[in-house]
Amino acid sequence: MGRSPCCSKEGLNRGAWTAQEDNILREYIRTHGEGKWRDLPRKAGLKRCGKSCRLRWLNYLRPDIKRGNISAEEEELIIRLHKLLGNRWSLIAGRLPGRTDNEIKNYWNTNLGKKVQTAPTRKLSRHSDERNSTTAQLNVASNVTASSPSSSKMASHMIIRTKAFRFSKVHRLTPQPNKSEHLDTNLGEGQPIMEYGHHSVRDPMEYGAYEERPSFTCGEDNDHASDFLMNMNMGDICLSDLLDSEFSDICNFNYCEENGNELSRSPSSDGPAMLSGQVLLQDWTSNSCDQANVSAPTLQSFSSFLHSAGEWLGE
DNA sequence: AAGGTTATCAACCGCCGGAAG
DNA sequence: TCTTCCGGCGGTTGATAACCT
Repeated sequence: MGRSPCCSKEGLNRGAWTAQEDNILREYIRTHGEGKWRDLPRKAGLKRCGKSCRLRWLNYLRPDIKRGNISAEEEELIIRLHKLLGNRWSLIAGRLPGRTDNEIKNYWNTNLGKKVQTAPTRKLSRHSDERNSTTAQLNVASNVTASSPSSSKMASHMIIRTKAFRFSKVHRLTPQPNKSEHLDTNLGEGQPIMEYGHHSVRDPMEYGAYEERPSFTCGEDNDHASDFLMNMNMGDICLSDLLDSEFSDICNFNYCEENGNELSRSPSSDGPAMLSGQVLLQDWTSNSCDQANVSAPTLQSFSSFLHSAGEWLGE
């Protein structure tokens, strides 16, 4: 048998929280800490479901929460992140210090989604002067399934999903002796193979298939390459498409230094060009984003990355 | 001023992966 | 090994505020 149920919903309060309930919850968490949501209502004397308590705490009572007044910078980040990640509100929120997924989701639904749809060629920043209407195709990504045979821009053959995938497992790979070996040789036996872009991969709908592709080199250190994209959760935009695209033609940025170590080589060197972007993606996605420790420079570099990522998308 | 419409957002719902038992 | 539950997520709803006619 499993555990006992979290709570019976009978006799529980529903709807808006009162100030008194907020105080009780806040005080309880202050003394006992977060977690154990199932037992929390009973122990704290709240007539609420544990799930409701968790939601209330995470979205409104946490001390580091910022509310309202989303800045233009934050707005731009949200737009760019949404373009890359789709409706992965928790991931997006994780990159906006003090913001919650619920707030960002609401903000998107009430403001940005409309803006983006009604202004398909809207310039997102001072960097976006040369963006073209491809942006519009991506901006409505979350509810459309699109696949175009056109290939000059990667955005044109991106798979856009209606339903988000979750992908939380970390796959570590043993570095392959031959870096340039064709991907087929790394696929598991019995896996369906399909041509996808210029690589053969397992069903591209399985992000895991992509995660396990060990073909990316990383200067002297293949371990970094094999770790890429942990927890990426790329959903609405199929990352495998993103990375299978003509990235090397579009992207021309370097992200070589972190903690004094070279993590990647520039696209012009003899290794695969997409690595630098992947390492960076890994960096900011697998990082658990300690909200309190996100500095302005972090946001800046992240914003800068998003700009580059936007360029991949053919903006 | 009154009634209708639209916008906002807090809270709920249902699903999923992983852990507990 | 199987069943059940927890924690977390994204989607949706509903109350109410703001705006319009």
